[in-house]
Amino acid sequence: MGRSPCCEKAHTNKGAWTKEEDQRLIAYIKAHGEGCWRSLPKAAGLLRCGKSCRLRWMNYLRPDLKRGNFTDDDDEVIIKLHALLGNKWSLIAGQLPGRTDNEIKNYWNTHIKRKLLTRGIDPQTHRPLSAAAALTAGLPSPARPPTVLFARPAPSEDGGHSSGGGSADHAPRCPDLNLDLSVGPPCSPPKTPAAAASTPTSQQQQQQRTTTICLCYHLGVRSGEACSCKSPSPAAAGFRFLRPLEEGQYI
DNA sequence: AAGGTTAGCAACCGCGAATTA
DNA sequence: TTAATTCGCGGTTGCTAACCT
Repeated sequence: MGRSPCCEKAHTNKGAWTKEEDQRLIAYIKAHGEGCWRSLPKAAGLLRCGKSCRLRWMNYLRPDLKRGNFTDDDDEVIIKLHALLGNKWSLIAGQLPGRTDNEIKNYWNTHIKRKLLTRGIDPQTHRPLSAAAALTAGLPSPARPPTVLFARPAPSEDGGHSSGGGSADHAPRCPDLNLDLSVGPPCSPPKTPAAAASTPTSQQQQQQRTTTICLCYHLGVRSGEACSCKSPSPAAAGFRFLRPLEEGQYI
């Protein structure tokens, strides 16, 4: 099936947004709310394509965005989530209120990658760099043998993204790792259509009521992605259930 | 001071997923 | 059921300010 272009490229502006364009977009969304990005530019009097408007709003104009530097705690959360999820920037951003996926992606590429490399850790696999790799990267060998922080199967090892990686039959590479990444109170329950459509059985409801949720399910990870859960039902056996955080508890 | 290089960030592009008709 | 449409994501590019020589 073909794809129509997202917009009439001949009649759209490109490049940096002007203040006037920003104001128009903000005013329109304040008046009408988000959504229907395709028709928004015309309705708002903008010579931009809908994708561009959405991106500008999501990454720059949203009032709830937190501008400014990342803290060391933010860094560690990002590293942990990246170890678990890989390059799922939108999922990672979902755990950092006020941060956008684009911002985190940029921050990862410009800061955290380097930070991990200086620790002697491969930013993609979260495993120690070999001495040779460290040398070719132009980095000094670590003073002490690097510790594996958050190991995820390397793509070359499992043939790509996750098919069962992290399941019970894979012994943990770092047994001391306590990755409690449960989603805290600020986040709402799963809202993906698939999740919403899967009406839980009474047994499932009871299981969810009692104590446990699957982080990956909660984050909206579909089966076959980062989550090792193979079952179509989030409450079915095989999920890694994590205890929800206490009130006020934070990752 | 001028030119070159690097780092950081905003924005674009292409694709797949989800939704709609 | 299927094709068309829209949305959202991740990778990449390009601009610019800061830094270096």
